[in-house]
Amino acid sequence: MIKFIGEYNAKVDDKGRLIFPAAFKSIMPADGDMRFVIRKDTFTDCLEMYTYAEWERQSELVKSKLNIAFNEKHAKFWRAYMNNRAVVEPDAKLGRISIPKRLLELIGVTKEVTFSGNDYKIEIWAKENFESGIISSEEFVSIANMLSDL
Amino acid sequence: MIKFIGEYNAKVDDKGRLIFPAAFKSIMPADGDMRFVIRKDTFTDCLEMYTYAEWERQSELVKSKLNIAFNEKHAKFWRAYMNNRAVVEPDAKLGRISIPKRLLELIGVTKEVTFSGNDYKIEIWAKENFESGIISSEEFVSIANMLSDL
DNA sequence: AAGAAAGTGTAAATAAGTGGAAAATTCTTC
DNA sequence: GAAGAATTTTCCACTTATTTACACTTTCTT
Repeated sequence: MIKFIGEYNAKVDDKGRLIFPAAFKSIMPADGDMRFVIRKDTFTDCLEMYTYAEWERQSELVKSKLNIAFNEKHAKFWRAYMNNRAVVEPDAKLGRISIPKRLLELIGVTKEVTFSGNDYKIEIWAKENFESGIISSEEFVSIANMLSDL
Repeated sequence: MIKFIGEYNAKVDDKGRLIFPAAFKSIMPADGDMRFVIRKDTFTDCLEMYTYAEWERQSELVKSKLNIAFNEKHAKFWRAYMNNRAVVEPDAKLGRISIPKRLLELIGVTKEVTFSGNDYKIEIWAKENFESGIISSEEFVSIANMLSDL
């Protein structure tokens, strides 16, 4: 499975597009499916970006646990799960992706974004929010200690 | 199978028609069946829109869980499930669909609607009601936790 | 049968999205 | 550090989608 590592910045062009970093593009199979699914993160002001294949894997798993037709809670959950999503694909020549304005606004993007490779997904941040979104080293250590009990 | 992802708005024209979003149209097979089945959602004030093929699959699934012949409650449910339906097809030139007034009134549409791709179906909302139909992130997380126990 | 209402089709104007060239920058390699 | 390659940015042209407007047909009502 593809794993994305590293951080890259990009500027938003006059039509709201941004260049998908070449480093990420190069680890995608050259002839394969270049579609990605993007979603607003549940907790924080960033977007999650999955390969289409990875999204299908996840969404089928979620769907298999739900009874959408008969259970009202499940139906609502599914709606929220599918909310604020978009499919994007880098264009052939330049590798630009066009993310709906609405989603960029949700994470406060104006001029620049940070793509942050996060294993099987990529996170997209407004550049100015990226650093502040990372937890402090104190908090990091405290959570690490908590985890060591497991 | 076709999967619809993303949210798009459209305005209702003077005769109650609305343009089916190009993004959804483009993922339909070019020469294939362009009929859709529309139905009032069971729980909330929105319409569900299925490809004709998906509707057949879906309704067979529901029917298989019911005992229509011998269970009165099931028979009533089935009748209600089949109620408030319509078949629509985008017109050739512009891709507009004409949804019966009755159905638009049921979901409170006046000027604008939101098409919301929901994987195997599309939901149609009165634009002003769309956001309020989405559950809070707290509720989302609580259901997610519940599901992960399964 | 005439008029009104609803539905269907066409056209043009506007808005939005897509594609490509080339300049500027960054990164590599020598 | 300089030359070349690759990537990223800016800018503009073009195509497509959406909106608005209006004409025509059919159906229903009176």
